Amino acid sequence: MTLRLYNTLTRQKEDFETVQSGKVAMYVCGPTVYDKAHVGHAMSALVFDIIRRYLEYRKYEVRHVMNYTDVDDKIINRANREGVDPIQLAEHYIDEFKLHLRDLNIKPATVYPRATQEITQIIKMIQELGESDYAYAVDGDVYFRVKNDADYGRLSGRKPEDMQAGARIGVDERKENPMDFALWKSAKPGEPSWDSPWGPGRPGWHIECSAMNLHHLGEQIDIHGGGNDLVFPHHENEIAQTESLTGKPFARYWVHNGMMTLHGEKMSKSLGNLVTIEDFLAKHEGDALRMMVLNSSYRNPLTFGEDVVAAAEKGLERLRTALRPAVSNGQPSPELQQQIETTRRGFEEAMDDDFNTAGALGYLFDLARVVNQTKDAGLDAVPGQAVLRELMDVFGLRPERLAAEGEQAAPFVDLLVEVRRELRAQKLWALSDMVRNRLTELGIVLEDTKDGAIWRWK
RNA sequence: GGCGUCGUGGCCAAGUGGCAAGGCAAGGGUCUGCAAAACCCUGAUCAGGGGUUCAAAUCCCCUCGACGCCUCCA
Repeated sequence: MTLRLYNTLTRQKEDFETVQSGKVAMYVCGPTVYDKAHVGHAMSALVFDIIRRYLEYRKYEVRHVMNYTDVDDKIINRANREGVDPIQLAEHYIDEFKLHLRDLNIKPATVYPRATQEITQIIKMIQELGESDYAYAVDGDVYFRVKNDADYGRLSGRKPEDMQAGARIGVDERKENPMDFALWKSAKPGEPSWDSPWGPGRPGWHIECSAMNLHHLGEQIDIHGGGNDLVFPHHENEIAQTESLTGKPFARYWVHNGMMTLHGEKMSKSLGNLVTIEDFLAKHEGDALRMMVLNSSYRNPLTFGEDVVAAAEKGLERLRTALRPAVSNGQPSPELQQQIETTRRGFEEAMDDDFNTAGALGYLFDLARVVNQTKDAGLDAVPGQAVLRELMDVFGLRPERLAAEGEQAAPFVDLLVEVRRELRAQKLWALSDMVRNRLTELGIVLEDTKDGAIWRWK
């Protein structure tokens, strides 16, 4: 079976072939850290975490790079408004984002480069672009000369001629061409800056990603990812810079996730319609958001809403319930064995088709049902539970709710459950129910099964 | 205006030429001391119109509607 994925560059699904056999170099654009991150940012990180996990399931060795843009206009503006140091402001939000990644069960990237830590590489790259006439300096700023890049616009499917008409923002008069974009920006007094051949300044937004790619992954990478709002101009410009310099195709596959929407519109700061990751995680566990992502296709917009979150949580609970209890005292079940094969085949076929997680998830639910049937029949459900657990892990779903504070209460709960078992044996229903009700009030769900009572945190 | 995506049962959402997955919600039933969970049963002809085809949600055209990018943005 061949893995196929949709390439924004060609607008079609293509067979996945890596530069180096068995290895994947993947670069994903991370956030600009000037404010709290919202669930849309989390969605993007989750999408590429799931892709990474599946590639690893398919035995690829993945080198995963995710950057932080830690110096730019927004960061500087915000820092000025709050009267703090821009670098420290960025540092703060990076720390916060890292905690979110952990809570969302996102596997750590191989490297987390930052613009401010790649200044040397960035300057070197701009110099080389200047030497080959792809860049020009004006008053301490350096711009990329778009007209010298013959196939500019390839990724986003637009022609420089078409775009001129649409240019609305006040054009910088010093640019040779309105399409040209900044590689290096001269610093105003008080702004963070680094010395360069063009005077003190800082890198433009696009060049940092080109430089970090070159530095950490090389001239040619396999997957370059990010939100589809980055297709133009960010990724277009990255291609222009990198390919103009190396003369080689930059990324083989450009993969873009759709936007998270709230009330029918893209979640974004400017519209004020956003839910921060912090707020989300205060009310829900990270896996709930992951379920929402899994239940849709990554290239389409994802609807956010409390009803959708609730449905995701219930579905997650269903998968987890099938995992417990694991009782292996029964006879093997041929039906389950068959379902296991169907599940694995279906799961891989779906995922091989441009990471169709929603389709693959359907097979997991099918397996869960057969596992439950097997349990009801008193047969051995463990083989099915093992596969379910394994594939949930490929999705990054935890087999049980993450331990919360106070979970060290477990031995005491066990004790109460044990006492209650005795009460039930003596048919003291009122007392027995009281124990269960009181535990429910404390956030513990207790269920009586054939094999005794099981409990879990709600 | 240019480029692009999308419109499937109450909600979320797969499927993209051959009798419409799955989850959530809802209703009925089984099991259970009760409850919960689980299991069983029940529902859509795929925005609208036209065309191609033996056959279309799936291909082509038109209409309507929603959204994204074209400016910082995951």
